[in-house]
Amino acid sequence: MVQDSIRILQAQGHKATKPRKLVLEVLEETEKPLSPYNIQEILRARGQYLNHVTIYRILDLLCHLNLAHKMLSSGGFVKCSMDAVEGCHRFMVCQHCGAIQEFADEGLCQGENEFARNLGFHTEYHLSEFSGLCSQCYRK
Amino acid sequence: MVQDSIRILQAQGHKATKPRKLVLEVLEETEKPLSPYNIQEILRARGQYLNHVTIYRILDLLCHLNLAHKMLSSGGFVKCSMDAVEGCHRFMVCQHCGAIQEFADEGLCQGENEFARNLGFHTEYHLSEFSGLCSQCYRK
DNA sequence: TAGCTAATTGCAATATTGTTGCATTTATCC
DNA sequence: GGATAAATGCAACAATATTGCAATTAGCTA
Repeated sequence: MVQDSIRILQAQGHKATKPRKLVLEVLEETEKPLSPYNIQEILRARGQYLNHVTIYRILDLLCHLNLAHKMLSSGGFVKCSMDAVEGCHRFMVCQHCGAIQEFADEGLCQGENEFARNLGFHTEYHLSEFSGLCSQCYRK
Repeated sequence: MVQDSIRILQAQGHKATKPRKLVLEVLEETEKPLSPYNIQEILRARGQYLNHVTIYRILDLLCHLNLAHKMLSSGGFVKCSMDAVEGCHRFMVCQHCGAIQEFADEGLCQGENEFARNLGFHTEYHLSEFSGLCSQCYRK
């Protein structure tokens, strides 16, 4: 919910501005990775205007607060689901419909971190992206 | 080895040109993610000149042939090590020295793919990046 | 080894994406 | 409602990426 994000925003001393609400709404509704200019266009189509600089700054903030996430493969932004394992982000991206799905699994994370540790690597955070077909697109 | 990559290149019907050798050499020597313009600069410092368009195209080709890989976090390119598990790339990036290390583990891949499958996702390929400290930098 | 040809590169122009400093506006506190 | 710090918009610019076309080159053949 946009309201949840706004509340977190305010709890950290940030203002609940109209541009921030607009960006959060777009991210929430779309559920696909969006570039800053994508977001600008979507809003423009709705008769809303935000300067691209503003959008960049809002996305920076949201990522900092872990309310949004920058996808590695596409560079687009998505709204975070709230249940991620600390220091680990895992996404599935459907090549067909473009939908993304975030998921978290403590076991997978531990397995991977342990593997790295055995190679002498001290893991700070960890990103993982699957590309393929979601259940709906696979059936077709 | 650059020679190995060149051989693969030719086996697929591509020419072993001077620009391609130069880019491969830089990637091999540097062992850190490099942007196209990074590569251009390094070459320039050696008195070699390549147009940036050429470098973009060479990197495209190398990635297609799985001889190079575009890092997710930085967008920079690295030379692939040859032992990656099919459809799965896994890297460790040291936050301190910037070095990257590719590694492969059949077991990890299977675990992750199975996890995705249980969620109804049909995985085509899979990318994973660890960020942290390599063994040498961690000791300090 | 020279000549041929398709592949590759360089160039110029342009498009897209991202950043900075500063004036103006706005959310929040009183 | 007014004060004030935060946030936004604007303009200018920097960096990164793409396209079409002319010039060059690697690798083949004679």
